[in-house]
Amino acid sequence: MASASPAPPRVSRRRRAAPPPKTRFDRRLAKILTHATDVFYEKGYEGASMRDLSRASGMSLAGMYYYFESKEKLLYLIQKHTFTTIVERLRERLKDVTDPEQRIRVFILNHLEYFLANQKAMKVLSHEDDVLKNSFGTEIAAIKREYYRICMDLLDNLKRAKGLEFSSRIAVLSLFGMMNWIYTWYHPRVDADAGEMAEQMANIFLQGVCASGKAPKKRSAN
Amino acid sequence: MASASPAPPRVSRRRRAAPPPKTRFDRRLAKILTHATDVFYEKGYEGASMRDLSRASGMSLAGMYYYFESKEKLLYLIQKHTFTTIVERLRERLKDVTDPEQRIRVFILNHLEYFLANQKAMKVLSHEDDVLKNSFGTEIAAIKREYYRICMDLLDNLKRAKGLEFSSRIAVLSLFGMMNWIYTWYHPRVDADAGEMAEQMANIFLQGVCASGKAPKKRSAN
DNA sequence: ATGTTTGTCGAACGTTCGTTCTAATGATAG
DNA sequence: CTATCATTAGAACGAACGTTCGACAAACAT
Repeated sequence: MASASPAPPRVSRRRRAAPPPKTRFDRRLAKILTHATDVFYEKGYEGASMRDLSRASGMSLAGMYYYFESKEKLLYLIQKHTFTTIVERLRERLKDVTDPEQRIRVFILNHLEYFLANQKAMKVLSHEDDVLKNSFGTEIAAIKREYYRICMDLLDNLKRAKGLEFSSRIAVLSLFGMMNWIYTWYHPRVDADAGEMAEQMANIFLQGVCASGKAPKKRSAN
Repeated sequence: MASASPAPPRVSRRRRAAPPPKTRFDRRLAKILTHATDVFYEKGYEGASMRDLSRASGMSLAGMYYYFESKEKLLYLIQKHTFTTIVERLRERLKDVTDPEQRIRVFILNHLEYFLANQKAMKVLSHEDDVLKNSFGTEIAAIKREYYRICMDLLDNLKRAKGLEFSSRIAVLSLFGMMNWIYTWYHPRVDADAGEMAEQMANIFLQGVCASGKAPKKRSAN
């Protein structure tokens, strides 16, 4: 039974502001997170031992616990940082675009660019989706829901603009499937870069939903 | 270094024919496989202990080893049976259909029907994709490649029939992504049944690839 | 110098892991 | 009734697990 709050007098993190102030502590922690991501990527969360992780960081097993309090928290930090970053960048990019179709293309491009540039972290985020429980799990789930919501709104805008009608839920989740499945097959030597990949997937998806959901005229299934 | 063949004098399986002859041994093993699938589904392969698995089967820990020689073999048996069955059923269904587009629809329907009817087994197959090593791993990988090949051929036929041009690799893997991602979000209470799901995904995918890959000549399709 | 904080480590904690040994059951056949 | 063999379980194996402890060096302020 791990206690949630009663007795953590050991570690004193002197910085808790939102923007990371680049202290020595933070820099070292970031290094550990990077190396841990590599190990989780290759062996999975359950399959990776704390000894594996410490070896990858060039630090002693006990030394790791100065930077975080449990293996679970380590996974949480990786997932939170990865997910937060991709949402941030998306918001930034969406500012410049107003056309509904283009906004979806921006969404796909942003997702795939980040996915392929940070393939290991994104696999850890996608593959170890439901291992975090309690507060850690709910926090990651909240970011996920937010990200999902953004995509859903983008798609609803397209539907309104073009007068289409189809299930947004299935469309969005199909799109996520297309994009996230990439971690199981993408090889940089064989496959095109993120830009081209995004265009091809966007073409399939956009033409797909546009053609399959013609609303007011004619009698077609929906 | 697990020995592949030298010294297994302990277990004597008196039946080794391809069609399962329903001996008591086979029936009991099948039960164990079913229960093990449930546990793997919920805790993952690494996260599930042999003690969890034995508890789920209502059998003692040691008793399990009478039916299979290792935890790895257990996962192998589950994956092999699941994958073999879905390929079998697909081959059966494809016999009746000749139209290239309809054949792809059959592929999607078969995949989703089996996926949703055997959601747990299919998650274990999809999620624990790269945990099996050595001969077990290569054998499962071979079935996977065969399945992939079938879909690829189906798509190439469509391309030839309709004079389309696009990357079959990306299209096929996008389709697999769409379909396999289902295990992360599908809820029978909320979402439609396999038939409707297959139709919607097939619409998106087929309209997508048909519209996005217009051949050298022609301007106005449909 | 001195004392405090910050960072690191070897060694060990108790627990659980996958697997095996051994012996005892239950059933079946001579 | 007894010999045989499939089937089960109790107890234990050594190894690995996540985590903690106490000691100890740098780093830094006073």
